[in-house]
Amino acid sequence: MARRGSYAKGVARREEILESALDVIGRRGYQNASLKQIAEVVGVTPAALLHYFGSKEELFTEVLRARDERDLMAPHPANPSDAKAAFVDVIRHNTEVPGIVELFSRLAVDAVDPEHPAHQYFLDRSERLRESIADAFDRDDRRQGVLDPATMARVIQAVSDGLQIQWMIDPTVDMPGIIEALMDVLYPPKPKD
Amino acid sequence: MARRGSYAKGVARREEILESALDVIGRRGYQNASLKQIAEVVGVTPAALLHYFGSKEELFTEVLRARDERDLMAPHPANPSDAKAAFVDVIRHNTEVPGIVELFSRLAVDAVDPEHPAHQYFLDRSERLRESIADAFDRDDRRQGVLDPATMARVIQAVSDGLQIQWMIDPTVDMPGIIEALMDVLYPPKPKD
DNA sequence: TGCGAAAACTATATGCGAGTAGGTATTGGA
DNA sequence: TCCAATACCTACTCGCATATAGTTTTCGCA
Repeated sequence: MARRGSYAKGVARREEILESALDVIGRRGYQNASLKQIAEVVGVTPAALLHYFGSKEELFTEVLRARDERDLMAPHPANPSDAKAAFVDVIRHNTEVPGIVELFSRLAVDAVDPEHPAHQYFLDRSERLRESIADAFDRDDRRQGVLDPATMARVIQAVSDGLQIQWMIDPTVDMPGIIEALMDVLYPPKPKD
Repeated sequence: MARRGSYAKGVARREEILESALDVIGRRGYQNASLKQIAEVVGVTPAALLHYFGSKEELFTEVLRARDERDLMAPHPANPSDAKAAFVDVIRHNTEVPGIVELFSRLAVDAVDPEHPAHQYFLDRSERLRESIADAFDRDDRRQGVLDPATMARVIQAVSDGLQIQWMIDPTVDMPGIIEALMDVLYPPKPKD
């Protein structure tokens, strides 16, 4: 019963592992990101990683989760009509962190298995994201979108995920440009009232 | 120089392997679809699979390729304005073959690595598909879409891929419905001339 | 018709991967 | 200062893809 928390060293190490994992994925690709590779960068044995995270899958899930939490701190789209621009900016930002994009896409398909530790994570995150999209575009007092908010959110989310895969295979794909073009159609700029 | 082709038994076996591979993925999931599992279904050793296909990755790439070829035989969208309905039908059909959808998505992210045997396959297939989409909607004499054909094709392709992932994680997602709604916006029905 | 080379395999081995079990060393609250 | 929990490491296991070296089967051709 005498449960004690992590020691100072432990929380630091844990953080270090999360960073190194992302780092290794970024430079060697997900395929080559074995526990051994990551452990080497950190300077420990693979067993150490398993000590903090129960499995490789859980480790990677945590990497994504940690990223999400940091992004939540980021400046939120205060003004409603900036939602479009803000979203395009997120996509543009993803362009600069291929490691996370690869991890995200990879884990998303792995998480198809309901037993996968990231399964619930993706369900939750997906719902939150869509709510947030729907809200942002709904709240705008000016004009309604062409689709109902729920469908709109689904489409935007799907096209984002899909474009990321396209882009990883062919980096010349202009993610932000396409997203912006689509949004301009689905949610036309303010009418010249 | 005395190059001889495959024997009759060989081509049959090859076909059998392709089918069994898809079958195993369908019932056990991609993760558990090891060479051993597939080989057992076929009634041979894993080495036999490697004899026909150089590697596991190539085998799965061939499964997809074989599927594509069969689909090419399918009734082509003769009338141009039926393109929309035809495409929605394809999506609806995918709903009934989760194995292929999973294989496709999984391989797509693996193929991010330029060394992956499916890398070129996805580049080519993607281009062909987009050309075909752009063509179909361009050829229609009636009305133009709201986006230029190239962007339009990208969006449709991306939303299809993205929706498949969403759907695999959460099977309640209505793929055909969303695709149709989006298409109605991007490419409105004929004007009432 | 039957020879022989190529195809179609099997048996076996290698090496790498995640994960387990059980230990030892270190930390830090009472 | 003590000592239990934490933070590891070593030494495994087991399944995987794949390489190698055979052995058996097929079938074009003389």
